[in-house]
Amino acid sequence: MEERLYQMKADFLKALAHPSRIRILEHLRAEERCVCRFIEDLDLEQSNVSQHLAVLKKQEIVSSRKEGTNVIYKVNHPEVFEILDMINEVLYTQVNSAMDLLKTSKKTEKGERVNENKSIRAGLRQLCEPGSAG
Amino acid sequence: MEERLYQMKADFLKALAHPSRIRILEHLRAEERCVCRFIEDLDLEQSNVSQHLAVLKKQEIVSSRKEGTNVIYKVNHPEVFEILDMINEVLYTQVNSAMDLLKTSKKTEKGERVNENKSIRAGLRQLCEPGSAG
DNA sequence: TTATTGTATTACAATATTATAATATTCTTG
DNA sequence: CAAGAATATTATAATATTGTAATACAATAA
Repeated sequence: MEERLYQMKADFLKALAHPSRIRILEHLRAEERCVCRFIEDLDLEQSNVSQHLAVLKKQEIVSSRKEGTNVIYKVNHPEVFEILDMINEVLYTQVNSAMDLLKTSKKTEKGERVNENKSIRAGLRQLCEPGSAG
Repeated sequence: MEERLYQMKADFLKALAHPSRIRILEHLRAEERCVCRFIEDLDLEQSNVSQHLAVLKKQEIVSSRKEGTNVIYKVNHPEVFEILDMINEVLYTQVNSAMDLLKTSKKTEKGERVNENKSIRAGLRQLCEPGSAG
C-alpha cells in the first residue's frame, strides 16, 4: 500500500543523483539563474542542460519563469541544499576515516593513494563551506 | 578538477535511490538486522536483497558482521536517516500544495485525483513520525 | 566428510538513463 | 511576416540498473 511512497522517494533521489544536476543545483544555491549560465559555466551541451533541468523540474525540485527569450530557474525547496550538505558531511567522514586507516597501517608504500584522498578531502571541505549543514 | 566530488555525491545518492533500498534502510532505523529479516519482512528474493545490500555497502552506507551463518547489517551514518526525513518533508510540502491547488480550483470534477493525493499525504505523515527531521 | 542453511555472486534479458545530434518551439527584433 | 537567439523536445545509440534464475561460498550440524 505504501509502496508508492518509497517509489516517490526513490524518484526524488534519482533526480538528484547525477553529477551535472548536482552542479546545477549548487549553482542555484546563491540565486536563481538563466539556462544560458549553466551552459556557459558548467560547459555542457545546451540540450543536455535542458534535459537535466527537465528531470529536476519533473520532481518539482526547481521551477522556471521566462524573461524574454531567457528562462530563469530557481530551487523550490531549500531542504535540497541541506540534503546535499548532509551528503558532504558523510563523504567527508568516510574519506577521513579511510585516511586514518591508511595512515596508521602503511606509511610510505601507499603514499600515492593517500595523497589522492587528501585532495578529495580538501575538495570536500571546500564544498562544505558555502552552506555547511554541520 | 572537482568533478570527481560531484561524481561521488551522485554515486552516493544513486545508492539511496531505489524503493527497496530505502525500505531496507528504514528497517535499519531502529536497530541492526539480519539479512533473513529483510527477505521475510520486505518480501523480496534472497539474491535481490543481497544485491541491494551490496550496493549500499559499496557506498559504505551500511556495514555487516557475521553471526554464525547469518549476516547482520547496520547503517554507518545516522545522517542517512536525516536525508530520508528531509525528503519526506519536501514530498509532504509538495503534495500539500498540490492539494491546495486542486481544492481551490476545482471541487468535484477532479475528486478522484484529490483523494489519491490525500492517501499519499496520510502515508507521508505516517512515515514522518518515526524520526521526523522537522 | 556430507548435508543443510544462510548469503553472496554470476549470467542474462528487460528496462532505464545518458549524451549527442537533429529538429521544433518561443520570444524578440526588424 | 521573416530572421535570429534561447530553450525545449525528439530520436538514437551507448551504457547502466534491475529482477530472476542459477550457481558458488561459508558456517554449522550430523
